[in-house]
Amino acid sequence: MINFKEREDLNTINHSCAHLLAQAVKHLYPQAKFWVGPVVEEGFYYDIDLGDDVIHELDLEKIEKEMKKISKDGSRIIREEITKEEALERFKNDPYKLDLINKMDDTTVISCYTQGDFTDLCRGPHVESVKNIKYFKLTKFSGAYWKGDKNNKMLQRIYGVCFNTEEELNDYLKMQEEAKKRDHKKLGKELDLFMISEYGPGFPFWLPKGMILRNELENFWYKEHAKEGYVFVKTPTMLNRDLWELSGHWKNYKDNMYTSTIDDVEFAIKPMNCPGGMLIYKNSLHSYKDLPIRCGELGLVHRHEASGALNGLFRVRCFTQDDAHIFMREDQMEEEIIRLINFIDRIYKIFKLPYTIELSTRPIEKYIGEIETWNKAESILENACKISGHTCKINPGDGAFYGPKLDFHVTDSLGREWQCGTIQLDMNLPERFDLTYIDSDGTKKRPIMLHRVIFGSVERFIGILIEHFAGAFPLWLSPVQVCIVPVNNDYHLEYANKIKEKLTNDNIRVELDDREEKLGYRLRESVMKKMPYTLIIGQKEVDDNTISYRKYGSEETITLTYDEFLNMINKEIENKDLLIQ
RNA sequence: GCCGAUGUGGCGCAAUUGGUAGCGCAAUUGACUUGUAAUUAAUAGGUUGAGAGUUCGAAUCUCUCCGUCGGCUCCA
Repeated sequence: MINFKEREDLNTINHSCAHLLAQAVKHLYPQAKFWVGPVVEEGFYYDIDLGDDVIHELDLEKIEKEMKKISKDGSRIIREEITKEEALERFKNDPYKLDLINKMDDTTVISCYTQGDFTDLCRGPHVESVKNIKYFKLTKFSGAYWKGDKNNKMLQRIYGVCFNTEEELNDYLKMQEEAKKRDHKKLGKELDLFMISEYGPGFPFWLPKGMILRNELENFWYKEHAKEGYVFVKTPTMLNRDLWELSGHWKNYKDNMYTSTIDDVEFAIKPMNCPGGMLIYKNSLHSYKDLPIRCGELGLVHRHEASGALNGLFRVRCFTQDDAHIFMREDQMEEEIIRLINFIDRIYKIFKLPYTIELSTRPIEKYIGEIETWNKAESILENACKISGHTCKINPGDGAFYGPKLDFHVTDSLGREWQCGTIQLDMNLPERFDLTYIDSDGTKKRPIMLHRVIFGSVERFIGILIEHFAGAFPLWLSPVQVCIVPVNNDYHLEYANKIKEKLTNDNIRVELDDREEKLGYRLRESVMKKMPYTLIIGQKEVDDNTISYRKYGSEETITLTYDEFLNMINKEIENKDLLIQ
């Protein structure tokens, strides 16, 4: 996916397109007042106050038409620089622009851009003329709170994209189509992976096929973590309110927690695994020699998310974090974080998911701990990135109140970015829970603790994988690995059954399609269900004691002996070879 | 939670200005016995998300609630 913010040429033209949008809206809705119209990662938007009017779907077409008309008329875009005083005078009837102007300091030179009958306060730069803005599309619209605050008035936000060439616009639109085809909600239904019932909004059900995929993914997770020296635990789903008071969740996170009363005592369902993890650490004494302790948990958490935020597997109310808490001595920190980054790198590579890392640093106001500790922690995180060969983008002030973090953004096969992994340093919980270890000099010390996930949420990660692979999973993950289609049930079913039995005994997930349908029909069905391998068993195979297969995505039929075929697919499973469509 | 859209048999869709629900796939039963992307016939299946209202008459109009989708906010 094209990042409009990072491409200067697109950045400018999209910004200009936002102005063009505003001008068109002003023509059609003279009462319109404008807030801001920035370029975002995917195009641009403009937030508009239409008074009592709201935008509807058909309005977008109308606005687009007006934009095209203005563009054709082709007026120049003229920059003008004025003082704050002049700006205040010029925009005196526009409360939104006044709000912006008042925030600027008195000496700033304020620039305005005028195109035809429309002037907007703007830093620029812009393209020379509205004539240059030709290849654009308004994509979506919605309400958006003024300044993002739900206590403020809701403005109308219109989104769009703009390109320099028709090809780029068409490519973009094609990509959108492709994304629609890969929608995990659609594929999840077609491939019988999961469902969501109206009786449990945001609480997904896993169907037998989806469960296989999920189990494979989780087994893989356990195996890889064991190799990295992790131990595994499971903490309870429901715990006493006192614990959540101690962890601080009752105070800060109660609105998102499901609670219940048992025998007159309040309990809460865990929205995070950490407090339970803390209790496990405290369950025994720890020597400095035991550290680092890497304690993993595939923990099912529940969070009461806003109803409007739910979205398939991407945003749910219960999900499994592939969590782990690492407790270590200060001198182990850098090595441990480098090790972790390399580990995450190895995992993402297996899924062919390239990624970028971002470092979020100390918030300006709300934070705990010493600035010195923060600075040190931040530099260790940044350094660890460098040493492991990555550059990291820095998001100043974006860290949690309890510590800085590294976020991992993976890029899927359509170029879309997803935040999955995160490494968070926690300076809060070890204090609150009074975690200690006995150091070499016999004194109690406070361990350094970090939380980390790689998938983020198993549910969401599967959603991403479904779209990444367009439902055609790599063999090791595929719910069904081989589909057997006998040519004629009367003559070839026995042999087909024998092959099925052999494959099953060799731990291959196999299905036999013995329905009384034409070969072509069943073959088509097998392709529609994205079966990695389809075996065609007819007289030739029975006579020669062979199998013939077609691989998903290929139209070639290849004949092998059973052992050759088994060897081949076992190798593919072992290597986790990926075929990305 | 807020703004907008939307909700029709398992799935995908259709029903001119309100006139009393159709189609394809799937399912079931039968015929066909098939070598590389849909053989064929018949049958069954819905009171149109839920509730209320307007009307002689509501899938269609109004209201309330619920779900879903696109955003806002938030975040894994």
